[in-house]
This record gives sequence, C-alpha cells and structure tokens, in this order.
Amino acid sequence: MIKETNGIRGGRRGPEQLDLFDRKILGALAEDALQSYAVLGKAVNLSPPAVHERVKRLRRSGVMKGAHAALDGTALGKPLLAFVHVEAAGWGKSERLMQLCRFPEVEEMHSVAGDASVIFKVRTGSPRALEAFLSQVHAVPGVTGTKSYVALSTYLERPVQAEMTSDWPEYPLPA
Amino acid sequence: MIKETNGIRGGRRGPEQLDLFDRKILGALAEDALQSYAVLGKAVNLSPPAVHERVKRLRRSGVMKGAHAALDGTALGKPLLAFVHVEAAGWGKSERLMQLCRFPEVEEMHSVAGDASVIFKVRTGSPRALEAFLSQVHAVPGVTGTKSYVALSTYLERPVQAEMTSDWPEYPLPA
DNA sequence: GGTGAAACAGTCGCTGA
DNA sequence: TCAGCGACTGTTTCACC
Repeated sequence: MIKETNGIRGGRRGPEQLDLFDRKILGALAEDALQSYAVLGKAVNLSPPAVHERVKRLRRSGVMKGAHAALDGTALGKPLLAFVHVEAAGWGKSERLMQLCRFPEVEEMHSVAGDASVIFKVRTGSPRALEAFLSQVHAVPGVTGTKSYVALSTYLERPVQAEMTSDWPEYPLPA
Repeated sequence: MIKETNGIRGGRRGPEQLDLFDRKILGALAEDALQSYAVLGKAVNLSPPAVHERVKRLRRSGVMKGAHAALDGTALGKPLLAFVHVEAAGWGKSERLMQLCRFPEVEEMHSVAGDASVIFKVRTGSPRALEAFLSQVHAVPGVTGTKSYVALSTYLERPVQAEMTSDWPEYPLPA
C-alpha cells in the first residue's frame, strides 16, 4: 500500500504547485544565482540542506532551467539593441528563418499574433551590422517586409520574476 | 619608469579590450554561470586562480554584472508572453509610465525609435492579467494607444552572447 | 525538515619563471 | 610581473535523528 505523503495524490508528478518557500528561493536566485545555500536559507528561514533539496527538485521539474551570467552588451561591443518585426506571406516560421538564430547577435525569436509573423531581438555592434542582419532576413523566401524598433534607452531588463500580482484588476499601483 | 606590459598604453584603465580568454570565459559563464573555476579553466586552458582573477576583473569592470537563475515562465504560472508597444503624445517616457516596472509581470522596458514610444515585454498568467496591464498603460496621461504582440511560440531566448560575428556582410549562413 | 560530519571547491600566500 | 602550486576557509552534500 502506498502512503500518500505528497499532499493530495501520491502519483502526481511534474506540475506540482509551488509553495511560498519555493517562490522565495526562486526569486532570490533570479536576483543572484551565485549566493550560497547558507545565506539563501537565512533569507527564507530554512536550513541549507533543505534549501538545497528544494533547488534540486526545482531544477529536476524544470522550473529552474539553469543560471546565466548577465553580460553588458555595450561593454562587449554590442551597443545597439533592436526589435525586428518580420512580415511574411503565408506561415512565417520557416526553417530558413530559424537558421538566423545561429548568429550570436540574435537573442530572442518569437512567432507572434498581430501584424507581424516573427519578432527578433537583436543586439549588434553597429548600424552596419543591423543592416547586414536585415539583409539576411529579407533574403529568406516568403519575407515581405520588416519593421525595426531601435532601442534608445533600456529602462528595465530582468529575468523572469517568481512573484505574481495575485489579483491584477484591483491591484493598486505601488508608490 | 613604467614598463608598458599591457599592450599599448600602461596608463589605460577601465574600458580595456577583452582578449580571447575573456570572451571564452564570458561565453561559458553565459551558458552556465554555476560551473566551477576548475572546469572553466580546463575549457579555456588556464589555471583556476587565473580564471578567478579574470572573472573578478570582469565583474569589477562591469562587463559581467551578475548571474541570474533562468526560470520557466509557464511552470511559474505565467504562460502568456507579450510585447506591448505604447504610443504617446509628446515624449513617451514619463515617470508615471516607469512605475509600471514595479509589476513583476514586466520584464523589459525600452524607449525606441519607430512608430512606438516605448516597448514593454510582459509575461502574465492569463489574458485577463494582460488586459489589466493594458488598462494600467492606458491610464497613464499622454498615452494615445497600444499595440500588443502576443507570443505564440518562443523559438529562442538566451542571454547576451559574448561572441560577435566579426564581419557581418560577408559572414556565411551557418549550415 | 534539522543537525552533524566528511568531501569538495574557492581563496589567499608563496615560489618559480 | 604573471602563471602555477599548496594550505586554509568556507560551502556543498551526505547519513542520521
């Protein structure tokens, strides 16, 4: 006989709900993934092994996919950030278009609903490099046009946040 | 007398150029910020203390700003990703608009050149929550309209890459 | 999930080139 | 002056309560 120690159903696996401890741990790791389990445990009132156990579980379940260094694009020689909207005849997502992801300048690629088929987020070293990317996009069969939005200032750029505003409509604007 | 051992000028400090070792280290840390200096050193053929010294220097100079955990939006209960373009009368960037960054659903905010003043990247739990965000945007004085691009699929989403394609125009499409 | 101990890696000082 | 080596400190991680 199987003892049900996991809450509701013993057989449930995968999309298990996250409790407040998990949210706090994930939020702290999203801010700084390099802090030790000791300080992490202090922040959430848990022992280091307990934190470690939860982090391992969160990584296994796929909620936390890893940790990445945050690099400064300008310092790396890529001061130009742009969002490129691609309009295409028919179904925009083609194998040919996805090959553009090979370029290290491309950071994101989404297919979207709206008056665009695909949106690229591109960080280049110069307007010339952005032009070269656009020429590559236009060389893809089916592409009918592009619209580029060059970032003048970036006021916020952060990873996925663990918190949610529980009830949006009534949520007050924070002071 | 000061010996010039740092390449060109001994007195230069701050925006020092990155050599191939730095690029490799940064690239490896962008992929996985949690790997030890030992394996990092093996990857770039450097001793662990040497790698550590370089990482410290890169953090001081601001090229590497930190490390963040990569969380899965869907697993966190935020399956809906959207880019919201804000059109505003006059200069779009207002203090009132920047307060929207307080919402954890907002991940990016850029002022851009093009037929939009500001672009938000928003990750919400439901269409209802996105609607609530849009209502907050429209409540900001000066905002004349919004255009939302809801992501249907995300084909690529990665941090700033350390590599650059040295010469874009002639760069061949990778197979 | 908490407590202890062992294994491990990060960190500093030293030596050699 | 810089890279490689060894000892100390702190963290990770395991077995047990």
